[in-house]
Amino acid sequence: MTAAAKETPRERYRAQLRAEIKERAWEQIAAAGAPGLSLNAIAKQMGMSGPALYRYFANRDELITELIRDAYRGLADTIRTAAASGADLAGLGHTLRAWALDDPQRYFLIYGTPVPGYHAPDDITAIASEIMHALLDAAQPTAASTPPAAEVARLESHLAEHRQWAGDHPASPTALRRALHFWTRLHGALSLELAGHFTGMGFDPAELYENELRHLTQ
Amino acid sequence: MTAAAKETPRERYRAQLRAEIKERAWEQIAAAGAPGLSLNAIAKQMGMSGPALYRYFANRDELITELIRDAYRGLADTIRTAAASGADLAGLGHTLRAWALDDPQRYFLIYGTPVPGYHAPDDITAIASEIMHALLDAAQPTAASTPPAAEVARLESHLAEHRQWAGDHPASPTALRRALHFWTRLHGALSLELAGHFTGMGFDPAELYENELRHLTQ
DNA sequence: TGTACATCAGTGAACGCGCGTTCACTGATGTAC
DNA sequence: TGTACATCAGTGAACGCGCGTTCACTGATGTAC
Repeated sequence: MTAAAKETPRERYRAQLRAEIKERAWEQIAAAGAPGLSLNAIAKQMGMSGPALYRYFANRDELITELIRDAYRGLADTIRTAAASGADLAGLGHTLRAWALDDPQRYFLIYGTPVPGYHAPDDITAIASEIMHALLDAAQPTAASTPPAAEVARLESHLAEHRQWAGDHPASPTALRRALHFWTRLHGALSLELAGHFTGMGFDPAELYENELRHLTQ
Repeated sequence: MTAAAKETPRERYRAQLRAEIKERAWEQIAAAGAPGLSLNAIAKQMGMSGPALYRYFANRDELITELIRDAYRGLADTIRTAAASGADLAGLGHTLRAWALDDPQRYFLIYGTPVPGYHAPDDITAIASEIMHALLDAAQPTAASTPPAAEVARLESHLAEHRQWAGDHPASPTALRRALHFWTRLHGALSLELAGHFTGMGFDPAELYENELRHLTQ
């Protein structure tokens, strides 16, 4: 608020236009996927000439990187807000699915087919690990959770030996394993659902997802 | 063999060139992803002019569809061959991972980010269900497998009621559930690994994958 | 075996398009005295 | 309050590029008698 008061009208206008450019970019991505994003098309849709956009973004790559950053930021905030409201792992699972269904192409911009040669800047990978930390918090074993079976213990000891991620996070190997399973399993069910691989099979993807959540939280 | 004897030299040559075009197409996809595939670039790489390719494929879309078909066909054959050699579910899991690692972009062409508006022709979805049937065969419960827990039974009853896929396959609800979990969980771990989301975390993706396989096969 | 014709692969020119991006310029908005 | 200057948004023309695709044509290969 105090920072906003310092904003000049020109800065406000700039920020608004940047936001509108991104808005149109998301619409294009939703309609044709990320590869179909075109600066000229965005400009035309906004009723201005193509070169005008270069006042707001250095080039196409910078715009896409910014969209990826926003997507990560949005997901991280959504997850953390849910966690702060007392959501458990299952709750976070529902939050994740709702966020993905809200804009599938946005989800795929993060977790979809990688573009060969593209490497996200460091601040984006930092947001990604923020998400992981939120999962780790929620994955801390509760009193009710059962101890891991013998076979599962193998992955846990592996994680205990090799983890150099989750930096200073005081997560137990059990929590690490649960967080990883949460991530990979839900992503598996979710991405196949969003890509339409379940259509025509006659079952409810939500049911499959619920089932995985039950497994995850015992 | 007898069919091959009927082939004229011209037909042989045609088939060879079609195959080489696809070969170069796969190289391009490996290098820049499917959106970067260009007929002209393929022609140039083969030392011929762009229009020449239209003797072999009606247009770009037909080539891509053909690649998708070949990818599905290849995976289905690989899975079925492994199953015919006596591989169990865990063996099929290893087969799947090896096939995906062999050419990640080929895997993503099938299971990656969907292109909005694209619908695969019927014969391709038929191959997809061939794969599912192979999984169902391998997912039949053995004597050693434990009965499903109470929570899991919910998905099974749901599948028993609503399944209109797997047509005439005599799979039990338990086998359906196992096959689905096989598919979604392994895809989850695999696609995140291939997309590089585990890099820098310091654990071995193969270990995570093995762990999921152990869960799947009890 | 030789000639006449049909088939087919591949070429080069061309079309129209949309892309990202640069540049010199106009006109409006804000700032300093 | 009024004038002089600086800042900045946006335009239109232009560049070079690569794309998919068509078309008329040449030349080689196969087929029929």
